[in-house]
Amino acid sequence: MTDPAASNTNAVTEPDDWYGEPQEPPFPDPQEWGSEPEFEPGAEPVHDDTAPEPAPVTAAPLPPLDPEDLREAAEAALRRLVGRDDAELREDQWRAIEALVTQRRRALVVQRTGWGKSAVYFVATALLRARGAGPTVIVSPLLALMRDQIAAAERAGIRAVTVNSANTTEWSQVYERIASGEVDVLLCSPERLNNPDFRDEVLPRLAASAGLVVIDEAHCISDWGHDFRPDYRRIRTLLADLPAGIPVLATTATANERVTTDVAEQLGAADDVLVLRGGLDRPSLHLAVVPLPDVSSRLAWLVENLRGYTGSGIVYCLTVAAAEQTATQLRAAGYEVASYTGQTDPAEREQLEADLKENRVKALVATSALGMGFDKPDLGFVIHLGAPPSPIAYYQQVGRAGRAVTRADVVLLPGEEDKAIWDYFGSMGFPKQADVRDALAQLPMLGEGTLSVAALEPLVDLRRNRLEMMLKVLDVDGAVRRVRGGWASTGEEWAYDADRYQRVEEARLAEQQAMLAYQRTGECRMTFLRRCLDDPELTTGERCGRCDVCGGVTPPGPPAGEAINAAREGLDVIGVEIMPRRQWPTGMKQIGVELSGRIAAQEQPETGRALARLDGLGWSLPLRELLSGPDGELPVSLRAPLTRLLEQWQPDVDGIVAVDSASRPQLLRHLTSGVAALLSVPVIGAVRPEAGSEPGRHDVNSAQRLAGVVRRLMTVDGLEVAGRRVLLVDDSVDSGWTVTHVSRMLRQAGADTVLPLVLAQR
DNA sequence: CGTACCCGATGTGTT
Repeated sequence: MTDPAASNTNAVTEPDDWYGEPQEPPFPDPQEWGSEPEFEPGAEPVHDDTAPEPAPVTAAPLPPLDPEDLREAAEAALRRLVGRDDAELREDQWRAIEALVTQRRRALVVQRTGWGKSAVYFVATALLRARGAGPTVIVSPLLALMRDQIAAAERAGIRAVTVNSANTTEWSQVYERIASGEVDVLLCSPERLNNPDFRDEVLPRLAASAGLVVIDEAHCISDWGHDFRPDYRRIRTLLADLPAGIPVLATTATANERVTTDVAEQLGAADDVLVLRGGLDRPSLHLAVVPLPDVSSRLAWLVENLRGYTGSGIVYCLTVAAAEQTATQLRAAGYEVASYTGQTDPAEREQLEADLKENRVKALVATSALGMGFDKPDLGFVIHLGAPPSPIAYYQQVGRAGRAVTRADVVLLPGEEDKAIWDYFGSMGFPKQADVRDALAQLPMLGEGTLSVAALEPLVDLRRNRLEMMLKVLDVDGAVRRVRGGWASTGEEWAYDADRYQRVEEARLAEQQAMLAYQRTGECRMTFLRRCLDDPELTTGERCGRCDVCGGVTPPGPPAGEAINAAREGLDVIGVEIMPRRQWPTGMKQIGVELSGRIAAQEQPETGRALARLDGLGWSLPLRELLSGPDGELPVSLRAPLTRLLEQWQPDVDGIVAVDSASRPQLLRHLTSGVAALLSVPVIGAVRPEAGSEPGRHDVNSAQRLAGVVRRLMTVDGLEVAGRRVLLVDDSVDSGWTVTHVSRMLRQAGADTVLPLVLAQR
């Protein structure tokens, strides 16, 4: 038996090396592997290159194996895979492969990135395929990961394919190749498992013949499976329906007990899952926490200190707006940085990742969008402006640093608004029982028709994304079913799983508390994190000797007052353009409003202005306070920026119309008269909601919002707007339908132009 | 105030 320590030193530790350009084709055709003597213990090697492709088989027993011979074969496969003669399997890699290939077991491998998790399933695939097993099915969370895996497999001579939304034109060809047995690996998303065609026509055959099923990045089951991507909970059914004896491997880099429990639940047979976990210490990481009083101080700190950190790194923010504004500020201070969020288009994301890898930028300022699949071995630092909601999320992000360098700095600058943001995200989680009942009532029964999401949307009080999420949750629960052309109800009684929701919620809150405790801890920070992650190699009383608590690093303290002022000025950006809506929502007729198609140009407002967005770093904070507090006059602090906005903008108007507010009449009156004075134009009047009408909801979709607006604001009668250029004043815009609808009425009443002005854009 | 995949409806531009 090889000494594990020795095998570790020999083992290649970074993915780039695993799949680095091979000198010669490292992976022969699987037929060839199958003919290697190791696979036929005691028998003469049968070498027959002309043998036909092994047809996919059901989970029939494969020929028996001698463990020693199998190990030889595995090592050989690894060497071909990595293209190096000296590569050796780590002990745990071998244990996992053996468990999969000979014992046909279910295994969970929790090991850091670069450890060689994919080598486990590629080598296992090679061995299984060589013995006539069907293809390996890999469930992967990201299209980008699938692309990378296919490229890696290709370099290694493994025939990997995918079926996803990015390659629709290739599907039929891919299906044919699977059927003819010439595919070694099929990659797909968990959502694909429920695509009607795939589920009904491809999956059953595939499941029956699969040689191995892999759940890559299995922590997604826990991270996303409960709400965001409920299809992750479908893996359980997939696995339960597999014929006995098909091995299953789940892999991830970060998992604590909660995650392993969730994964084990999906894997089934919880007792029998082989769990192989590596330690989490990363001797290069120097952890520190720097508490600072406000956004300006944190930005100033970053501006002052970023250049002091070696190499290139990542600055994580909690929101898209924060990432964008931080990047803007850093650029203004002379740094080469760019923002990277879920809103960044995929091609640009790819480019930015390359820029960071090549150190062409000092940092990417990112949301959690920069994560899985990104690997830069020499990432020099990770700085957080705002803490992620759990130690596991934090460790995942900081763990991207210092993989192949001796030192990397990790600094957390917590924000006072962090918890509010965590809670907001948390609150998005589960559908409300009443919303679910409403949606179910609208759906036709299975077999009696379908309703597309677009058609259902106007009929229910949910935004598009929430509606889609809810339908997917219900689908996994069995209450609705995705069919070709949309959705239908199964008629099955749907039970609100309050227990599960509560368990998840409690775990979420507990992890929030742990993240707050990390910030105050007097314990070694690495030890604290490792304990939160249930690190098997952690010994009691361990101290890393590198973090700020251990005294191994002293992070820079509060920035100079001048720098803080500069940052504050940088954040003092006012004026957001409000672009007019061009088109009415679809489906308005179904809810009794005769508006459809394009909005006539002569009824649209001009491009308007908001003082600021509500989700940013600068003015959004006082605006948020204003709009969530009691009614009152416009605070003094907001009058100066409003004055400046009007000076900059100089709207060409000769009268003001206010949208009267039921909830903030005083604010609206004060704001309107103030603006009138500043512009020296008269107040024409106000558009009033009908007496007794409900205030508008903010949590429903576009169609519902417009319907609500139309029902409430019935008339502009009595307003002398004919031939006038009107400034339309409201406290905030969200969907934009109020402004759009009132503008239409004003224009129909003869107004020449309508320019919206609001305090906040939500 | 974030994270993704997928698919159908509608819009835009090209053949």
